[in-house]
Amino acid sequence: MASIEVHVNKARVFCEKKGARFTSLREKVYALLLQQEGAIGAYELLDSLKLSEPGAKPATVYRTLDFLLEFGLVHKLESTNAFVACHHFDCNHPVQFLICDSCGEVQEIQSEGLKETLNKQAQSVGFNVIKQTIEAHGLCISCK
Amino acid sequence: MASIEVHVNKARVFCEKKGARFTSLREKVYALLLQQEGAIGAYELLDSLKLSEPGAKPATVYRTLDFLLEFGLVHKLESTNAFVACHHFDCNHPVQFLICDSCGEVQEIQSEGLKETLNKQAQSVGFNVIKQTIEAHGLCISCK
DNA sequence: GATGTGCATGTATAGTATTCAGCCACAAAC
DNA sequence: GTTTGTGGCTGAATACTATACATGCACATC
Repeated sequence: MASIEVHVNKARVFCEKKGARFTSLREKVYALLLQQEGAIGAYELLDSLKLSEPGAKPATVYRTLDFLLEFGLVHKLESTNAFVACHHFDCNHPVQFLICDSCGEVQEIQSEGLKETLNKQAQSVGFNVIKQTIEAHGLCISCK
Repeated sequence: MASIEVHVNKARVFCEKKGARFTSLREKVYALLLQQEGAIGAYELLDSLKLSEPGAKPATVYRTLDFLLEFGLVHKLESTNAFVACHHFDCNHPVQFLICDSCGEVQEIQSEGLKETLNKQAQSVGFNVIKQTIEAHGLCISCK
């Protein structure tokens, strides 16, 4: 597994290529998320961030997360209100999550088939999909 | 479309068959959800409930919703933190939602195929799915 | 140097959800 | 017919999640 630094550098290049600034705050938050096993809530993230940024407030974290979400560097798990770093933001992939309710591990999968199936179902009733949320809860291979 | 009363009665019979009490509070909350176009947040629901139950508190609503969720009479939309009545709780169906970001309409679909596709994807990495959350945001047929 | 834009700060507040202690009604057990 | 257990309800407090809005700062451009 590649080190955190490698991903952070990749993210910086990615942002700069898009004309966005990968500020120190954004870098720190992204690095914290990469360090994390599984997903982490915004306020837990805030607590970690405060170690290096004592003045950080909820708005600080949410603004930073908004940026990271917009550029696909981070995903939000809607079913747990938690955030998880994305390791391959540069391929424009569909995203689905497998969330282990026992150990908290979050596995990201990219199934075009799943995306297509949902799109087709939606189209069959005239619905035009813009964004999908697909999350499965259950037990990962090491917990079951 | 069948009247609300019909659904409420069906729900009562369903609960009693399972040995659960369909109390007046539960009935009222379920009826309020049935009346609703689309989904509704817990606190908005609380405001409606207060018209007939002035003493209702957040805990009142959440306890009642927990009951309704457990018996499948109601679903929670994780991506909007809102709740929506289920009209066919007695068939043990998979559930997916199409949520119109323009008019707020929520359409429930039951695609075995979608469920199976996700299960297969999960199994291929050794993950055992217990509960799925599948929600699509976009534009419904009348809004696009 | 003036100005515009994007980023950050600070404070407050809104919105969502749970905890915990105690009360009441009903039914089964004695 | 009292006791006891269970499920449901109330009440108050609090925790957790997220946004709004006003202001300030830094840098690039003109």
